Amino acid sequence: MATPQLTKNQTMVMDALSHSEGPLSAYTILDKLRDQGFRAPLQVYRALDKLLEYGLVHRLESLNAFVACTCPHEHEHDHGVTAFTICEGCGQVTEFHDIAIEQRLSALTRAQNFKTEKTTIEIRGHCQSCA
Amino acid sequence: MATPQLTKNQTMVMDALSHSEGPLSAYTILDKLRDQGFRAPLQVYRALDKLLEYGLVHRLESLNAFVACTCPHEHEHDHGVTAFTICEGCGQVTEFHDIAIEQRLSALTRAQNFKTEKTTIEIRGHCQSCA
DNA sequence: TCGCACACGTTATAGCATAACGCAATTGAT
DNA sequence: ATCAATTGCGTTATGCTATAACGTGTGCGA
Repeated sequence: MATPQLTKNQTMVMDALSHSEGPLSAYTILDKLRDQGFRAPLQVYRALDKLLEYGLVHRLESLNAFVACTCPHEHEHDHGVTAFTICEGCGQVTEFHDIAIEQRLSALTRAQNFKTEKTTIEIRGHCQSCA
Repeated sequence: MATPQLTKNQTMVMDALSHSEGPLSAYTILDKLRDQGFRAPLQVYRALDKLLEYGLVHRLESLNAFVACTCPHEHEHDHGVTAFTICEGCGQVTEFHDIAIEQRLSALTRAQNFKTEKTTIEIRGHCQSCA
């Protein structure tokens, strides 16, 4: 899917995530954007929904939080499964992709005739610095 | 970890999950157990915390819900990563384990010197019947 | 110009999870 | 036996996450 021009709200949410060191919850984003006119959670959630749809943002299910995608171009072609390591110490999130895992999961789901729509892989632990 | 004798509350929560067709949210469990004396969310969450610790229950991060483990004995030795397929149609959840994925993830995290504590793999989609 | 799609704004509400307090039962070392 | 520590329990209150429902405005093609 081609990424359309972002609206004003979408741009502000995207910028907040891009400039953040780590993942942000929707309400944290809201707080960051209050100065710029945001008043209600839905303004954030609606923007996030679109950014997720465009593949510019990922949702971290185990944190109820969101991060900017580190390689949005690759997603224009919607390649593959995205996985994350999440450090419990410093909060750092690293996105990665692995074709072997993707193929293995694909084989396993095909074996049970399961039609995959979205795959979540999140690894919680401690990064090198925080070990 | 050896599983200790469950307390009364833990047993009731475990039974609710075991007898359920699919995953249950904490508040759904609470509602099911009101007749048996449950009054507050914490009663459920505290029981769930222990059941998770004992490996008798899994948390589905993408649903904010819980399921009984389908193979609790294997977990007594704390083998491996648990993965799930989750059908958006009928709600059916299938737990599975795959050593190849586990090894691949292990290699990838070791490469970034990341110390894994918990791995979440959840595949949303449609099962054979609901495709 | 009419109708439609879409983004937006607001209020209210629903759903998920934990903080903080105190009490009761158990255990186990002295 | 007794005291201290641990663990589970019950309750109230609160906080965080997410969506429902309604209406407004704008752009654009039939």
